[in-house]
Amino acid sequence: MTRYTITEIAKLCGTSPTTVSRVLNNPDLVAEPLRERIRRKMEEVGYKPNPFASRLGSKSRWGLALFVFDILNPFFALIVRKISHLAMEQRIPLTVCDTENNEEKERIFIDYLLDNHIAGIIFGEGISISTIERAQKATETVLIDRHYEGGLVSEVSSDNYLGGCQATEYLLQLNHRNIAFIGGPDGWTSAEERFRGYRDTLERYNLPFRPELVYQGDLRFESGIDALGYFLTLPEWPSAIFSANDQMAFGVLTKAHSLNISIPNDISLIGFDDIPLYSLYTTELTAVRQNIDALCERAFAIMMSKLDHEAQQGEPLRVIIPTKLKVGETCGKYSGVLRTGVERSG
Amino acid sequence: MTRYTITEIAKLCGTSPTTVSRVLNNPDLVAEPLRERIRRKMEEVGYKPNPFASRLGSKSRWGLALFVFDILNPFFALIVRKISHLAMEQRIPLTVCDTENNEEKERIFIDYLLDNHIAGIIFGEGISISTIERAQKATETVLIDRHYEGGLVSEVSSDNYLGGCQATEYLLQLNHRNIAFIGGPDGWTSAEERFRGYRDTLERYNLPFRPELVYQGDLRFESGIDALGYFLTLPEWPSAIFSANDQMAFGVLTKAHSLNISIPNDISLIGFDDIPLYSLYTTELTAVRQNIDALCERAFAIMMSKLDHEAQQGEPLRVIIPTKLKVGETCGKYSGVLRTGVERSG
DNA sequence: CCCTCGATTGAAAACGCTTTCATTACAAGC
DNA sequence: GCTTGTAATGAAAGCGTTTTCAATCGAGGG
Repeated sequence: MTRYTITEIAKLCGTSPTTVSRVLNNPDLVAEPLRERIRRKMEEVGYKPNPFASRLGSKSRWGLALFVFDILNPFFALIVRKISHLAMEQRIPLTVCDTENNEEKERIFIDYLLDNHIAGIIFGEGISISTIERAQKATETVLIDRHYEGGLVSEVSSDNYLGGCQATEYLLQLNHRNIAFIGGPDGWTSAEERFRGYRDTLERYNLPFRPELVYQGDLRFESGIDALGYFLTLPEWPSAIFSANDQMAFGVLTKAHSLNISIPNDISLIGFDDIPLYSLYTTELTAVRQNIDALCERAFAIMMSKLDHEAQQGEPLRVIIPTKLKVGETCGKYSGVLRTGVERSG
Repeated sequence: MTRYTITEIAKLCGTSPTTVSRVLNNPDLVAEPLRERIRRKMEEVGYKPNPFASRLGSKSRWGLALFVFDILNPFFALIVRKISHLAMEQRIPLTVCDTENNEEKERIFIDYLLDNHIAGIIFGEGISISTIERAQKATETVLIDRHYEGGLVSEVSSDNYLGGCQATEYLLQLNHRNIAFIGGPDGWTSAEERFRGYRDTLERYNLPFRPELVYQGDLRFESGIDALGYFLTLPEWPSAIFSANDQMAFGVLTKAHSLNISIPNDISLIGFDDIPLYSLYTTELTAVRQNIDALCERAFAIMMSKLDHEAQQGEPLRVIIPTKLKVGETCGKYSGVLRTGVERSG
């Protein structure tokens, strides 16, 4: 049960531990025949290096962490899934930190990680700036789908502004003029960008921006339910709703269903993310698609290159991944007839 | 930026590294005044032990892993959340392994973990027996909510059989006699137990078990949709449906909604798990509640005690956590009028 | 007063690897 | 032929802990 050590391998091959170590870390420095002999022997006896000893010797940092604020949110669950597989492919241990939107938990995680020589941290949306700043000082840092103004942190984001434009433009082309928006919490840059796309597009089409058509949600399912509730109190219902994420759109869909409001006949609905899960819903959501895999892959690649040449800091990178509209079944052409609260109750 | 070492602390306190190490690991062996002096100094300079050196010295294993087969499933997401917090409280790194129901991925994860001296692995449902067996030989192992016959592995499960009985009995008390069941995949012991509870309860009430009322699902949302589709093809519709988990129940609910079938007026529905997420749905699901927190806490506690006295193997433990019926809005008293396919199309 | 024993403390040897510094051998350059 | 350079290998010194083995010091027992 005790494992072979580098020294034993060396003895078996009639060489020195140094050389065996080199086969592991700098194979080029060892001449072909010896190298192969050592490799075969390691294979034969099932040698595995002791990771603790390696790290102690090299004094290098180790492992990655991923922060998300809500692992129950499928968007983040998909990120966790993807990043954890990327890490595993590189044999890098990954610590998943689900902060539950709680600064105290963030602190516990980050303290632990920094104490333990973590090599790098990837942050999703919804983590407090103070946590990111602490991390930034002590270790390599990459942000996914969020912008941190003034930070020296590399970022990989979807083109949220473009996505906002795409969604709004699509609805406009379907003749909608009364387009409502369900936004995210303050400080969520990704949702803010989507909102900017929405507003700028209205402006480009010379349509007034009407603040009463904007509902500030928190990106959770219930927000969608509440948002629709709010919109239905307006004297004139919106004919279309653009939700800053799928979860809230899903809430709208559900609530509409229970109120017997037809989507898309009465109200058109467009989401953001295009979580595969939600296309399972009996009505397939129309949504702006984020390329989550690409997002994760780029972020991970940036992290890896940072870890490789730790010395050269270089400029922080900003990578933008384009979004794409996925047409589902929840948007229809605006018929010209607006259902209103008054009309309905009459 | 370089961190203090045990030796420097020793020098500052005029003592030896050995003593400092003892303060960390066996404080009782150090006399009060010295101990406090060392502690204060460590606090003062912000000393943190180097985890790699500790492990190398002690030769102990390190870290835990958690296997789940689908992190998008909220039941497992909740387990991940809970276990990761428990681990963090103990300052134990946790590797989350989302296998996506894929044996190849299981293999990659487990190879990596065993190579890296993982101290223990917690398995959720849906991981192949061969993987569990490999783990069992090499490291401490605990199973959550699943049974492995003949394994020497400790298990913590909900009382799935009891839950199956509770759900069925509840429906029977509401006068339902035509109760359908949506099950899980073969080999999922938790779902099988729920099914046993269902069947035995029918028997106890002297009701015939009718195989055509059982649909084998895969625990995902779509399965619920498909199951309802199937039940509606029966000459006589079931008046109630018991689903082996919430996700499928949710699928039934959704599908029923879109077909304009009222739940609970036309068909009663009961789920299993009681995922908080789903109580957000506009109709609150009636469901058997699993105490996920307790499940995780017990499993984690067992793991910790195994790690503590590694020597004494002892009998593998079997802990059963009771389930409880949570009454929502999706079950009604059976009225005596059965809607049928014929009746409806007529 | 001597001996034994428990309570404290330290010195030094692991732990298994990486890294630094030598050493050897041989080919190329003059 | 002698120097210089380079490729290949090894010896030995860490890396920051834990662990083992001693050593010291009093207190209690006889």
